[in-house]
Amino acid sequence: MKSATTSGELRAHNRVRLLRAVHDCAATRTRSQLTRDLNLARGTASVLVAGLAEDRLLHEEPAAGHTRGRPTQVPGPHPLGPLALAADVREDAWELAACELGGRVSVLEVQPHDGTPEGALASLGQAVSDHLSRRVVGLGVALAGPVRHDGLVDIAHLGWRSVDVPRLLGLAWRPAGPDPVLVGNDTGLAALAEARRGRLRGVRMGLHLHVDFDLGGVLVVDGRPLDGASGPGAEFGHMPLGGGDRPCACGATGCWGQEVGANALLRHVGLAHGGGRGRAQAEEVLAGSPEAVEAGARALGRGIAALVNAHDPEVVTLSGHGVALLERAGEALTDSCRPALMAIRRERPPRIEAAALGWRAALLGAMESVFDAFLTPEGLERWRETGPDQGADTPGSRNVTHSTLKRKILQ
Amino acid sequence: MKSATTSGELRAHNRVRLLRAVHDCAATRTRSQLTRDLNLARGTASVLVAGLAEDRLLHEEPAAGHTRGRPTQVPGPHPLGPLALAADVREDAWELAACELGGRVSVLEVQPHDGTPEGALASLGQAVSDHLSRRVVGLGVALAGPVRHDGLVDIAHLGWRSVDVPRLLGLAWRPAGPDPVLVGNDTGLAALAEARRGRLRGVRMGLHLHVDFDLGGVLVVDGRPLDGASGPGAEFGHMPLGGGDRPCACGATGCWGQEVGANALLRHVGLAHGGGRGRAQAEEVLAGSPEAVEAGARALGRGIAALVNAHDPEVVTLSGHGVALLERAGEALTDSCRPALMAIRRERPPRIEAAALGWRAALLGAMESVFDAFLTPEGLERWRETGPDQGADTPGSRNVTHSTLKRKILQ
DNA sequence: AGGCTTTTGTTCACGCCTAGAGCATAAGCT
DNA sequence: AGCTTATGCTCTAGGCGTGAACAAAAGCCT
Repeated sequence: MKSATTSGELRAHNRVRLLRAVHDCAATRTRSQLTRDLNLARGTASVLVAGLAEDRLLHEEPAAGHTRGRPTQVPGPHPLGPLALAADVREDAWELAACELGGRVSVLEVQPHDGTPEGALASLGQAVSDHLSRRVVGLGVALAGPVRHDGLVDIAHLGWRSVDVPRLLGLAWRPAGPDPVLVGNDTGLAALAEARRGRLRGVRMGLHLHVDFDLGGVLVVDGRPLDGASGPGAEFGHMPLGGGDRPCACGATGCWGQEVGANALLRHVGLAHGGGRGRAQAEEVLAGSPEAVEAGARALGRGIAALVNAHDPEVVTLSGHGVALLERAGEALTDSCRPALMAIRRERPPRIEAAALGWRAALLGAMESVFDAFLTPEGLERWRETGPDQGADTPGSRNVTHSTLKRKILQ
Repeated sequence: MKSATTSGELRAHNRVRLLRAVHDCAATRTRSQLTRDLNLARGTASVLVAGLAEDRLLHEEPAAGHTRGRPTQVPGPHPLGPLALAADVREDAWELAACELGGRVSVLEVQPHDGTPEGALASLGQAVSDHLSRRVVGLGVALAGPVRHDGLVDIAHLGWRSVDVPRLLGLAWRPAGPDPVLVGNDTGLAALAEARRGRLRGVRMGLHLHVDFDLGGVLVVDGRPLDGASGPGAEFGHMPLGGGDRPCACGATGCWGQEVGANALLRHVGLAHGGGRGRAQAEEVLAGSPEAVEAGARALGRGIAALVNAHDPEVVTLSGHGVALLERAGEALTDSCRPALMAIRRERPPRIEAAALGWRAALLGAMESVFDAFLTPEGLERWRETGPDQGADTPGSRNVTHSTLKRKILQ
């Protein structure tokens, strides 16, 4: 979080803090609790809440079940407040949802697609257009592949090469400010959601592993998944930690993900694998082939040990098929993990747990990424300018900040 | 950096920003440049500098070589300003230095030791005591092993087990505030120094690898080496990335560091290794045995590829013997690195470079860690209280903040 | 039912902070 | 010597959070 240096930025900063607190607690805390949480004076909180309510960002409702004293209110999302659109594009279908401040999600549409970039993204783009309104402050898209900062995506096992996601979505949507379409890797976004509303909440250093066809993994540091230089990381699956030496579609050999995901399960029982097909069969293997499951769990454990040695996380969370591996072969997992740990890590090894949010995590993470961009002094300022009323859409008035406005008037 | 939320904290915050800027530029920038860098009004800068000068934190000297206009001054360390002590404890000797704001280092003492915790730390503690004064705001100690947050250190190959460094130093030094003795891993501290004054300056995601007897490695994110949950990380050397399967003193097997450091070089030519002995011989091997060097470089390259796949750093910096490996077998290094990269990483692979600060980096990092703790609102407030004058050492007056003082007066 | 207690919201005077304008200063340049 | 340029200093204006006093709205007690 960037910090204020002038008294003017102070106010903006505290507006963000308050809104962030409301969002992070899912609009469950009362105004007086928030005032204490943020170490504000009651008067300051009054002014802040009033201002945010006037800007259609917050709306207070009476709090239920108080015991004594003057009743307090619970600030929550404004009925005309900002909305984040979030999409999860999986190998065979996509899902689109709208989320308000506080994180309440309403699913808008779910549609299967043919696995091609055009097939998947054109229909999604259309659905997004249908739901655009002045209230929408951004779109977050979760994808099962590495995403570069410029929005280009590669999904090796689907044959996506340098796919320009924002372009293929074909949105004619140009609000003020930076690009409102945020594309992210599903594992990284799932980790973000876990960090905000799941098992990694409050964890300073965590490791999140998502097992699907492939294996994705990422460090979560201070509540944020670690990005690489050119884009979100989440590529632990492509380190040689599984003990194998198979060539991987990524171009390297011996990738950990080759030994752990659904593709590995299918391969282990001699079924066809790759290309994002076979989800149902993979689940049969999970349920019916203990050997394949154990092999996957052991490879998972070995790799976890290596990552724990290097990064010393407090918690390791598993999502996707990782949950099943942990439940059905947890002992094999820990048995292969332990001996590969450094002695000093063995004394207090990290907990290995199922993630809290399940398969919905990537979608929630996409939502969080939109609000992360919005809940900043700049984001709130844009919101203020964009819609003082329903119809004040004077072109050219958008990129004018309050201070420039004042300067103009004074001249 | 924590951010201000009240107008009072604003001033403290800006004092820190200004001091930090002076420190980070090594006291080379003029006041007017700093004013622009930090986006301050000239008047604000005036007040800040005057205040800091009065608190014996800054001292202005005329700037050399200006062209036109009123001459400006260069704020630098105050002659009676804070000092950071920094020590680098290596396998066979330690070095103690004093550093002023801006980073100027003067070496105070260098002494060989016998490699035992007591032998190394008692003599160092004595030397530190000899140089303590009211100006000293902290001691940073760099050590060649994993350090837990509680100060306990293990150095497997020297036989150090849960060594309580602060206790063995035996300092009777209790200034106000949190523990003034900061113990850190040498690789992590070297990475910190590179991030502040070396090749990792301004890099958002970097990877620093330090090759000594063992191999240490750590990610540098936004100018800070990544810590683990229980202490500084820097343990990439204990991931199974080198391709071997030897048992390691750490308790695991196949550790990367087994294939890369001085110990690996010695082993490769059939010499005794381990225990922190054989530095001279290792350098002979480096100079005279291209085969051993190439083997080390190849193992280094393989591991770098795995880490680049996972973390996508902008730069990889090498220090210690890593520099020699790069210079003498750079081709072997990159040849073994490239094929192990994911295809998408091959397009724009990170630069692999020698670190800028050489063997001095750990000591500089220890210094930076002390100033990181000092250059905070709390650190500066303590400094203000500790020495309004040379002799105002009233016991009990230490933990009284200005606001409590004021409150007391008003009652 | 009426008064008391408890907790919270509101208002306002106050102190602190930075911005910015105007003026003073100290050089280089013509 | 006078002009230009860049910087430092001083002072006023405006914004912000604090904290105390007061008002409000409930539950609790007699």
